[in-house]
Amino acid sequence: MARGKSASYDDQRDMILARAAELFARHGYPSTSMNQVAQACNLSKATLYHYYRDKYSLLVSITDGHVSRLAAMVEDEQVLLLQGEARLRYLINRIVEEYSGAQDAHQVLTEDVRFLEPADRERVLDKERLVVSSFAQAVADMQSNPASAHLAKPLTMLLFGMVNWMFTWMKPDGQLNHAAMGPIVADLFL
Amino acid sequence: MARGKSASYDDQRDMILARAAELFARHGYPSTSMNQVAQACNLSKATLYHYYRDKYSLLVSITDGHVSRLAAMVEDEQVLLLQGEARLRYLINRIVEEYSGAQDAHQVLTEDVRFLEPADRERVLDKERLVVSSFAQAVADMQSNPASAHLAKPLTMLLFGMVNWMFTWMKPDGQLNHAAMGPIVADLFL
DNA sequence: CTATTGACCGACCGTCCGGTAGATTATATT
DNA sequence: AATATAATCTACCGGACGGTCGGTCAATAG
Repeated sequence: MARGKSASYDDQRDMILARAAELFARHGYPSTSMNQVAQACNLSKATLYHYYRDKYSLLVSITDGHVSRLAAMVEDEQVLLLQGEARLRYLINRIVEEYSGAQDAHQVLTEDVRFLEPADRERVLDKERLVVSSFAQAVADMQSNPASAHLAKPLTMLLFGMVNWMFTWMKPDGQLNHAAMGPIVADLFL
Repeated sequence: MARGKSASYDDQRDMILARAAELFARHGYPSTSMNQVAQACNLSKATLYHYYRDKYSLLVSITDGHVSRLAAMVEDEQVLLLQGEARLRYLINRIVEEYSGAQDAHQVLTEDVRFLEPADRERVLDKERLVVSSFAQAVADMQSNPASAHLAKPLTMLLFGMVNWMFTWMKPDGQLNHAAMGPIVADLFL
């Protein structure tokens, strides 16, 4: 005796999330207004609130969604099959590829995670730590000299520095695309 | 027949700038209120406005001051005397050292520069480009193989990625201090 | 055919923000 | 000592923000 959710309901939510991520990335979460998000979606603010409870839930969905995709990536079966240098190179290529398709979400993750409430923030950071430790393990396996084993973690963080910083300076339309950067990063690091 | 500025005037301004940088770094420029800044300085908001015209001028002073110190560093006479690897190593050590003493200002520079008005932003970014090109020159001088000369710029950006990302993960009280990281970064890069 | 609910909207509310007005006290210079 | 001005404060303002209210319209299940 009633009406079900529209078939386009999930599409609308995805569309809103993508527009919100773009605005959050450009202006930052706190200084993006819900009026701006609604306008970017060609919806009234009240309708926007029909799809998402509040502004905060947009931030949670963007960050958690992105970091979950990264976590799923490092636990991919293909990664587990590889060893040594091949594994590290594969991981680097995969994460660079993942970033290139989600630059907005990635910037929101790195810059706006501090606006999450503690419980949400810890959940997101735990998934992030899972990703980092997966890389750190691959780096540690490369250290032939046991004397430099304690350097695995800092070196991994330097690696993440190179990769995370890429979206800062790479133009999407530049001659240097993300796919080409993966091997360059790997060559420098190894 | 009147009264000049207090001797502590400049000290007060410096103190306010340091507290503001700390708050901007922690919460972001837009979501730091002038009430918070005033409270952190143990001043009333009106007194805060006695020392700085408006909130925006705090952002300009923090970013411009920091990037100007970096620009002065790369133009230091000592840098110009060195050549090749020694020069690059010296530059890396100097910039890591500079960052470690101005972590708040550095984070504000990288994350809140987008809130500067175009004219101010360009002036700041021009100084930043001066620093980057100084590093890029040192990197290019290291490329013995002319076939890989075109890699100098991307490699320089990867180097900045490692260094700029450091303040994200290094604890000020950790066993790994900034001074120790300079050579590690240089060793990895060379 | 009708009851129910999803999709959508304009107008509005309470709160907090950046910034100011106006007054008071302290002090350097004549 | 007189006085101009620095230094400081409390109280306040207009406006933007996140979010809600009350309601319209049409799709659909019974």
